[in-house]
Amino acid sequence: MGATIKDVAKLAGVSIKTVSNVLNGYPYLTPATKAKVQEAVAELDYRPNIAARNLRRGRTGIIALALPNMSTPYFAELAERIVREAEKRDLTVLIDCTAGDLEREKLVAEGFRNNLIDGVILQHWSLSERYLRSRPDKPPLVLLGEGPVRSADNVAIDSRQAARTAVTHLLDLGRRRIGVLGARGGRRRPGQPQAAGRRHEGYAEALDAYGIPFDPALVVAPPGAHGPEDVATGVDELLAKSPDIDAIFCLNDRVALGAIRALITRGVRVPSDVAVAGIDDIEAARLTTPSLTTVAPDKAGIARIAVEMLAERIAGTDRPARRVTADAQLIVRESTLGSS
Amino acid sequence: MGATIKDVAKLAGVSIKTVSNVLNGYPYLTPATKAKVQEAVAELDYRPNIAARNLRRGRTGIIALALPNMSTPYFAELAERIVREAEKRDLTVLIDCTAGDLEREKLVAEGFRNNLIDGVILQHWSLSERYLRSRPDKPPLVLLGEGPVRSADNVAIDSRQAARTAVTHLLDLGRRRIGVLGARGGRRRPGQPQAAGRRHEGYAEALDAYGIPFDPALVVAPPGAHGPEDVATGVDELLAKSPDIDAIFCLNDRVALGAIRALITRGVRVPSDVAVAGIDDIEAARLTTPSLTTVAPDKAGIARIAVEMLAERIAGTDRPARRVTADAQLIVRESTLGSS
DNA sequence: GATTGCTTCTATAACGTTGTAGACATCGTT
DNA sequence: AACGATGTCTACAACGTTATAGAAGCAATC
Repeated sequence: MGATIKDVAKLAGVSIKTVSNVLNGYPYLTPATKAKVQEAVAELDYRPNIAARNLRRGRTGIIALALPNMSTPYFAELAERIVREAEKRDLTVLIDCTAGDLEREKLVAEGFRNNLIDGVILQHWSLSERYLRSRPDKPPLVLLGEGPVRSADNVAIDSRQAARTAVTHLLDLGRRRIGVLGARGGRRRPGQPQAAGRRHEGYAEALDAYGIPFDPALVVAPPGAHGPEDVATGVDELLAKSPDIDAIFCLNDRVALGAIRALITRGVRVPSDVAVAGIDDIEAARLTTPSLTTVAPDKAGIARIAVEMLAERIAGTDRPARRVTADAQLIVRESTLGSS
Repeated sequence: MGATIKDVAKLAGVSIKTVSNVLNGYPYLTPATKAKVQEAVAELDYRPNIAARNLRRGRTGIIALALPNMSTPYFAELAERIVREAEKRDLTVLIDCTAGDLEREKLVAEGFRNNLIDGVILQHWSLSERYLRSRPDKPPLVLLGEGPVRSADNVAIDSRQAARTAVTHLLDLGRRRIGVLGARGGRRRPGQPQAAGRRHEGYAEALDAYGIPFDPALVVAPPGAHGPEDVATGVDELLAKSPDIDAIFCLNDRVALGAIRALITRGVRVPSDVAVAGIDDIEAARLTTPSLTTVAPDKAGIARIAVEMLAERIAGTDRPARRVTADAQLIVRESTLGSS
C-alpha cells in the first residue's frame, strides 16, 4: 500500500540514495533532479517509513514523559506545556503513568523502551540518589521535581522557598496559628513526593523567622490519596487539635481547594476565620470562590528548560548534571485577602 | 553499547533465530536452550531494539492520542484513562495537541507519523464527514466526541440527551428562566466543538417538553477561549439581557465553574437566586463551594471502548464503522440543590 | 595531458529484528 | 527397514531507510 523510497526512485529514474538526499536536504543536487524527485514523491504520496528511519538513524525523535498521573491538574498543565515545547524541537512525547510507583519509575529511568525513545523526562517521586547513580542503562534523563538528586539533570522550583513565601504571606497578614495540610513531614516514605518534606521545612523556617514556635498540633497529613474526602478528614483533625487555628498552608492547590470547601461546609469562613494558601496555581484556583492564594511555579519555564536540557543530552553533551531552579511567584487571591 | 541479539546468540552458542524464538515464546524449545539463552540475556542485560522490531513487524504498539489540549481537565482526565487502558493492552500512547485546528486534525487523521503509530484516537472538533470519507491514508482511527460522523468508529456521550437531562433537572426544581452559556448555538464554526450545537438542541428540547418557549435573550456565547474572564463577561451579558434569570445551563463544567464564580462575585446567590449546572464532571466540580451539579460522562467507559475499538481495527477487522454512545449520569450537587 | 578539485550521482552495505524454508534428529507406525 | 510426523534448531533473506565509498563528468591547474 504505502509507497517506498524504491518506488519513488524508480518513478523518478534516479537511485534511492538520491531520493533520500532530496528528502534530507543534501546540498549537491541539480534543481532538475530535485524537481523530478519531488514530483514523484507527490505523485505517489510517498512518506518515509519512520520505523525504518529510526532503525537506521538510531534516533526516533520521541521522548517519554513519565508522570505519576495526568488527572492531577498540575501534572496535566505541565504535560501540555512540555508537549508544546517538545513540538518546537520536532520531538514527540509519549506518556507513561507511573503512579509514583518505584518500580515503574525505575523502569522508565532505565529507558525500558529500548531504542524507541531518545530520552526521558521524569516527574519522580520515589527514586533515590543512590539508585540514580547506579542506574543500569542510561538514556538521557531529566528529572522534574525535587529530591536529593545530583546524578541527573533536574528542574524544579525551590519548594522550601515557595512554602516559606506562602507562609510568610500568611504571617504578614497577622495570622499566627497556621496549620499545615499535606503529605507527611519528616522522613520521606516511598510513593510520596520528596518535595513534601521541603515544604514542611519552608513552613518551619517562616515561623522561625517570626519567632513563632513550631507546634505539632498544627501539622496534619491526610491519609490516602489526597482525595477530597481525605482532605476533609484532615481539616477535621486540624480543627479538633487546634480550634484557634487562623490559617492553613496546604502543600498543593488540590489539597487547598479541598480544604477550603471542607472549612466552608463546616461553617468556618475563609479567609476571615481561616486563611488558606497553596502551591501550584492550577487553573481551578482562579475559578473557585473564594479564589485561592497560591505560589505559582513557572510551568512554561520548567517545560522549556526540561526539554532544552534533554535535547542537549540527546545531542550528546557530557557536561555534569545540572540542577535548575525554576521561578515561583506568590499570587495573592481571595482565600487570604478577602473578596475584591 | 547496548547488546544486540547477535551478541546474545554468540554468548549462548545458538543462532540468532533461536534467541528470537525464546524471546517471542516460540513453543518448540528445549528447556536447556531456553535457559541458556535467558542466562545470556540476563548476563548482557540485553533488551530488544524496538526500532528494529517495529520495522520488521510493521507494528509499533504505539497509538496516537490527539486532543485539542491537555490543560482542560476533562481532556486530561480522559487522557489518563486512555493511557491506562492502552497499557492493559500493551499499547503506548503518544500525545498530540491539535488545538482544535483543522489542519492539524487532518494531519493526525492521515497518520502522518507513517509506520510509527498503529492507530489514532482523535478528539475531533473540526473534521467533516466529507473529509473523513475521502481521507487519503487510512490508519485505524477512533473518534471521540460528537459530529455528523459515520465514516469512522466513534465514541461519545449523547450530548443532546445530556443537556436535556441537565436542563430537565433545573426545570424539575421549578426554574423557568434558564440561560445557556457556552459556545455559539446554531451553525457550527471551525475550531468549535460539534457537541455544542447538540447541547443547545437538548436545551431547547427540554424547554419544549415543559411547554416553555425558547427565548434568545437567554442564550449567550462567551467570546474567545472560554477563559474565566470570557465567561464572566458572558454572565454579565446574560444578567443584563435577562435580569429575571433563575438558572444557567453551562455547556461544560469549566464554563460552569467560571459562571458560578462570576455570579457570586456579583452578589448573585447560587443556587438560591440562580442555579447552575454543567456537563463533564471534572474533579474541580467536587472541590468548589457550592459544588457543581453536572452530567458525568462515563470517562472510563469511553476510554475502554475507544481503545477496544482501535485495537480491533489494528488487528484488521473490516466491519463497518461503529458509533457507540457512552453513558452519562446526572450528579446533583449544591449548585442546584443548595448546601447539604 | 595528466592531475587535482568540485559537483552530482549511484551501488551497496549496514541498522537489529523476525519470517521462511529447510536441515537434522527422534519417535512411533507401517 | 522405510516412512511420515513431530520437535528442535539454523541459515538467510527480508523490512525501508541512511551512510560510506566511490564513479563519472567537468573545470581549472600544473
